[in-house]
Amino acid sequence: MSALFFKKLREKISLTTQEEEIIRRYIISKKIRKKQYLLQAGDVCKALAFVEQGALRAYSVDDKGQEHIIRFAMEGWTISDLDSFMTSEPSIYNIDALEDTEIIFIPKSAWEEVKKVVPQYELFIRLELMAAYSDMQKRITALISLTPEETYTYFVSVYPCIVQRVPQHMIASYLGLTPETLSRVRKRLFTGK
Amino acid sequence: MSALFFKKLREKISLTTQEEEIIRRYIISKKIRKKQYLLQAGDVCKALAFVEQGALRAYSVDDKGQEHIIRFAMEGWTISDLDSFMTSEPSIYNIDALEDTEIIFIPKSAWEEVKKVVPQYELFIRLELMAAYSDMQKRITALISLTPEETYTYFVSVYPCIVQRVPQHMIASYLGLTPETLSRVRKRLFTGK
DNA sequence: AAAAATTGTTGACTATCGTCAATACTTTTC
DNA sequence: GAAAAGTATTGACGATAGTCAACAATTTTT
Repeated sequence: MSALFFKKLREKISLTTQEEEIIRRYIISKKIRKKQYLLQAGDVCKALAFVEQGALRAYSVDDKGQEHIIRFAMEGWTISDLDSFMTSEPSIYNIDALEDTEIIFIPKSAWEEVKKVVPQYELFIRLELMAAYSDMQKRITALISLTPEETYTYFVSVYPCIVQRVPQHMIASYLGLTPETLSRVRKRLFTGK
Repeated sequence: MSALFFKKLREKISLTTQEEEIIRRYIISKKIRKKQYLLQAGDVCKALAFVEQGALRAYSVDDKGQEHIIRFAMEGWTISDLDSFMTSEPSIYNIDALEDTEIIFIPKSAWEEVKKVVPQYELFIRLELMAAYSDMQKRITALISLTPEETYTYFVSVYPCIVQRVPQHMIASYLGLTPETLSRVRKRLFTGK
């Protein structure tokens, strides 16, 4: 149910069995079927969703109705719209499931309670955020400085698991390329130019 | 000296005068002349630098010696390489001053001491991180979904202060464009295509 | 099992961005 | 104050990514 979440918690902060039990009380688990929304543009994001099992994507839709994938999230990752989460303004992003998925979260409304008992929870979130921030910075570096070939090669080397589980045109979207261009990039990479 | 830093602190968390005094003891202030490095590729990043006055940029250098600007930081912003900061591995980024600059920081080694007295300091960092994360997510959205015209227009609307203080070719680098292309983009925007 | 939707590839063509080079102008440095 | 460095613009040209369209293969739906 929430084994992976606690594994990750224990990796980053030390927890007594008692503290763990208390956290367990506040946890909410949710199953999301493939193609169902976890968050829709217009909703307010009220939690940081930890992926216990499955895969999700966050994306925006532009004027022309085109989808642009901002982020994937697989087992052990966290996904949400922090902007909406912080401001309680409606989100401009959609999050939906790419596979049948199970997520875990502690509702924002329970954070204060949890932190009262486990002050380290704040540290945990900060550490997760720092790691996510670093990853995103690397992605920006790739986007502004690499060729499509290099960007894709980098992506494959860092996220081989995603390449295997997600349709190619979604990876193209994530990399800021058209599906056709990514198809040609791959051809060039595999046939050796 | 550190007025802006405390103003920002007080905006996000409540502080007694006593707590403020204690934090003041751990603060280090540093002046960096224009063109001087705050961090060089190869160094380990040991602090989150808060910009009290001035302007900095973080950038990477690719195989061809080309610079790519990852991030600007003006008054009230924080800049660092979180990857290196967390792992204590040598950084791959450079940070240098675009103007004579004054920064404030609490060395990583003093964090535990500070948090002992002001537990809220952890919350402060988390809030700053969330905001920075949101901004970066918007930037990625722009990079993968907008045309150069739109990306630049967005940049000008969000960071008018940067446009006025930073050379145009650096903004081009930040947006993933060549200086020539940005020059033409601007021409098209102002002369109406 | 058939129909529909999704996915990935390829070709022809076009629009756009990067490269190289020349120039003008401004700011910094000595 | 002269020389050097840094900055922005423009033109010509070539490379490359996007667009539109057709098609095959696979998966999902009914």
